[in-house]
Amino acid sequence: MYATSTRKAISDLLGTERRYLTAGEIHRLLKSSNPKLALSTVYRTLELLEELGTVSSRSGPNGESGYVYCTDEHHHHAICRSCGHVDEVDCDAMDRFRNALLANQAFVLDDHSIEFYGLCAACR
Amino acid sequence: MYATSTRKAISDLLGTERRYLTAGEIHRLLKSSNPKLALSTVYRTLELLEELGTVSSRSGPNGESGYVYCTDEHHHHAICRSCGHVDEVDCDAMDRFRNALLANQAFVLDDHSIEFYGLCAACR
DNA sequence: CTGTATGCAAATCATTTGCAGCTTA
DNA sequence: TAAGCTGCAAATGATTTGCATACAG
Repeated sequence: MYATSTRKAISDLLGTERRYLTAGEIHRLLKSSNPKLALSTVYRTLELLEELGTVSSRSGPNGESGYVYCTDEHHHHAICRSCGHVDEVDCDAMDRFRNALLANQAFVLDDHSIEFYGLCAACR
Repeated sequence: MYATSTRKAISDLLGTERRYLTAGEIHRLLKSSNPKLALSTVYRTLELLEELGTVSSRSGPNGESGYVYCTDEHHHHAICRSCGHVDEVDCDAMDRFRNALLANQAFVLDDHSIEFYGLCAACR
């Protein structure tokens, strides 16, 4: 695994932006500094970063996937509707929810994924 | 808007299955009874049902979208990891969660989407 | 009849892959 | 140098669209 300048650039961009970017957006944003950058390299790098646990992805409604910088631990994302900023949210509150769900409808909860939409502190 | 037999068949299938199906799966499942059914018709019908509020969709990790029968009200889905059965879950517990989130990190929550993975009563 | 829905085939669009040349350690 | 990247171009696979025909009301 080589720490090439291309990989650094993609990794740095995601670390700075902290919001969901598509492969195409990343490609566009980096083209000025690296005109030869291939879209396929962006995809391959994103796949790698996801395996390394520094990026998580979600597939959007328009058929495009979004990629965001994140930690490797289990957490949820709180996404600002205005600027797209992604906060990580821990899941202390889920235990109570899990118990209620089991009591109410006998559904054993062993995993969950959540996305919140709203306004972050900066955009309020 | 015509209530054609094709539309009834797709609608009935989703109402019976109550789990996420892809357009391709629906097409395959209905081909025996309607050999001429076109995949494009399945897509067009799913789009229509989604507008009518009787179907909701989510885009999966493999680039395929899944479609499931559901009500028009705001709710969450609890998906059985074993059989794929989709239960609807109300969101009473979200208010507490919303307040905790605001207190902890000044994030104003005004929408959310959740998916739970686990085992439903039948599969336990 | 008249407007709508459907099948078929071709077009799109995101993502993936093969391969030869280039780069990193 | 040797293994691992990258760019380029072509392949893939899901979804969409144009259009002529078939069907519902």
